[in-house]
Amino acid sequence: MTKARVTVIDIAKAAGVSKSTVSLVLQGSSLVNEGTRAKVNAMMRELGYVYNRGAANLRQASAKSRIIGVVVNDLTNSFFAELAVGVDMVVQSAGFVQFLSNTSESIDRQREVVASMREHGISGLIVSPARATDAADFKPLVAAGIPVVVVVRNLPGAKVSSVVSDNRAGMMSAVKHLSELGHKRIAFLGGFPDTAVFDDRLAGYRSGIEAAGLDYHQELVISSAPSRAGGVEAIGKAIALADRPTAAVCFNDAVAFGVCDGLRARRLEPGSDFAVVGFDDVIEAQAAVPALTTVSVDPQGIGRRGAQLLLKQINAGKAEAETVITAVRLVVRESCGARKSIKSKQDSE
Amino acid sequence: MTKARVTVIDIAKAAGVSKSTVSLVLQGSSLVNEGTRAKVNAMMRELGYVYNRGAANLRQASAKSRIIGVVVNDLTNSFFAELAVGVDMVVQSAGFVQFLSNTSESIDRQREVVASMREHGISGLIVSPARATDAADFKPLVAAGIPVVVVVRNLPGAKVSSVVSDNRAGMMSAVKHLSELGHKRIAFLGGFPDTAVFDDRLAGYRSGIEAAGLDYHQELVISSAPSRAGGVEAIGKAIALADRPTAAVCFNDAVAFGVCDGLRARRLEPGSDFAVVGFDDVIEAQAAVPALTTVSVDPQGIGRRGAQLLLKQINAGKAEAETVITAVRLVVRESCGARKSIKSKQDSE
DNA sequence: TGACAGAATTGGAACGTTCCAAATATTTAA
DNA sequence: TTAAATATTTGGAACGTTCCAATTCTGTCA
Repeated sequence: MTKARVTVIDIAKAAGVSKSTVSLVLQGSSLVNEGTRAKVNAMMRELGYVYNRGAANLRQASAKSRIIGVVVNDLTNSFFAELAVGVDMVVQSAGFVQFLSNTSESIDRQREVVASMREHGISGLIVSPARATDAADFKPLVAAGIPVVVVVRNLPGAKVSSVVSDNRAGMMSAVKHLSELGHKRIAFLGGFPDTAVFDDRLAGYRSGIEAAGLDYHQELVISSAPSRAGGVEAIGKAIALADRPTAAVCFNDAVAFGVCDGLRARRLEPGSDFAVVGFDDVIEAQAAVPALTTVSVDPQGIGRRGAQLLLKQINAGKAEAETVITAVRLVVRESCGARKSIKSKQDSE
Repeated sequence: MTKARVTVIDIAKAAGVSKSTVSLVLQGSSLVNEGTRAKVNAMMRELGYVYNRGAANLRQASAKSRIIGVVVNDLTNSFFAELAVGVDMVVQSAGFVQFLSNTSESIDRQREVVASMREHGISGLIVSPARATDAADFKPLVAAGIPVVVVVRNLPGAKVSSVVSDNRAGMMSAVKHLSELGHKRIAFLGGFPDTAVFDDRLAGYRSGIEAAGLDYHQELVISSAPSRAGGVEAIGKAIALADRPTAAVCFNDAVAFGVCDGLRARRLEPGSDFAVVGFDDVIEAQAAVPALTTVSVDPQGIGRRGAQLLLKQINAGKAEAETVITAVRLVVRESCGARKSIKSKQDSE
């Protein structure tokens, strides 16, 4: 009920020492005598003292705020939720706290939350940028000495560190797998061409096609929104082609699910009549029918790596822009037709 | 590159006014002349001024920090991710920022993050408490005048506000539905008996049984971990009963999935051979085979309601403990046997 | 012109910490 | 017993804001 909050001075008075000593105790300094330390700690507990980080940060450099900002573009997508969890794990165990915000792909929102985080004195920022984010948007941050790590989507041109998955290699292995199953006409479906991730995945597709000794056909690349609806749309166009494909690698799992929907609507069964491969390995991929063959990227791992990189830079004081590419791995399930639709028990947790 | 940060004093100097005036501009006071305001704003932009909330909070009450803490027990569960998004929506548009942390059901972790948030001067806290959280844990917070809203799981005994879904009504409607399909022996599977949510759902089950004119049998209530594995275990025990049930309502969707697994392992097909109903309507419920009949609770809605309630209390200055119960609705899909396993197109987004 | 009201501005004094230089206790060595 | 060395403690002076009381400007009115 007592309105006034307990400060370091109250503790000092109660313990019969000076505020400086209390401060020393707070920081775990070895200078202070064991007896006094105990007395002070006891008083803090008794009076219900709460450390005021705001006041402390006022004196110290902002790098000591121990707040790290996390900005994701779509938290409802379990991919990004996992990512946030990965970040939280390492950040928390390093004694930092996480400021998390969701931009829902809005650049304005993103600008707002980043500004707000800055006002709160974050020590570093991890961001999965909203679509069409300007590379220059993070300039002021790094100029102010606040390390920034971009994850999932990279920002070509921005001089910041990034952690992205190996989109090229992933797509290549997907194409390789399909070609080994005997497919000759393999489409690339979905995704918006104006993103760096799209470019990488398409490049991987191309390399895969070439590595398999197939020809690259422009008309087999059909872009669309990177969503379920986009997948439906893309497969529609693919089926309408004169020389229709027999298999497709998709921009991501959402597109792949849409492709399956679209196939069924045309009485084609994904897996047996047409091979489908996704990308990301979202949680639903395994439970879907048919279970989705997809390229597994470990979002939690990306989160952890990103956080580690950021902490390293915070501790180092200065931030070398560094790029980490995390490995991916093809998970073969049913939608590619490699396994007949057997209820795979071993795949569940 | 300039290390020193720009303060309100620098702006004042540059604009030829006093720091007080700059402060007034910052707060949008009507006292300041239009011309000076423009001049000051121009200078702020030019020098790249960043407001230092830490310093401001030092002077003002902690209620003005505009930080609200969000603590969830499992962010990898899309239910809670959605919840966080709901909170973020209203919190953000009210000009607050969200401190989000994940406890992974660890009470120690929860204590840590709450303490840390307090040190950072949060204006309020929204928490989905870890299992077995002590109701007294939030005492200090409310004593310090920091409003707390508990969501999803309520904390009987704690004098804090809460937003929970209507567990009783949801379970009742699930039981009613099964009894209308002709089931006489309906089991209640999964969940830990030491939680308030369990009590509510069980009470709803009981009421439903009685309302349907059936007898309540103790042995049909089988608790287990509220997970997929727990579901497998529970259905095993249920099947082993002398007079085995023909249907089950499950503590949550994870348990329901486990029940389906367990049924299949015994060559029983969920939906046709045994009716299964879940609770929560997680994102996977709709895509599963068979699609899960379940009680839909809107986590994002809970998040929004919780945030609104919290903001109301923050603005009011004083916090009346208040309880909000959000409506739920039975979503009939395939696992209850009401619809034969038709590929339901209309159910997808 | 002087007095007065209202509008606009302004110096401090907080807020709760950390950090520095300096002071005081306690040991050790001679 | 005293000087030197070491261990502990301690007053301020910051940090960047807000807020209060006081001041300086504008007009306006008699």
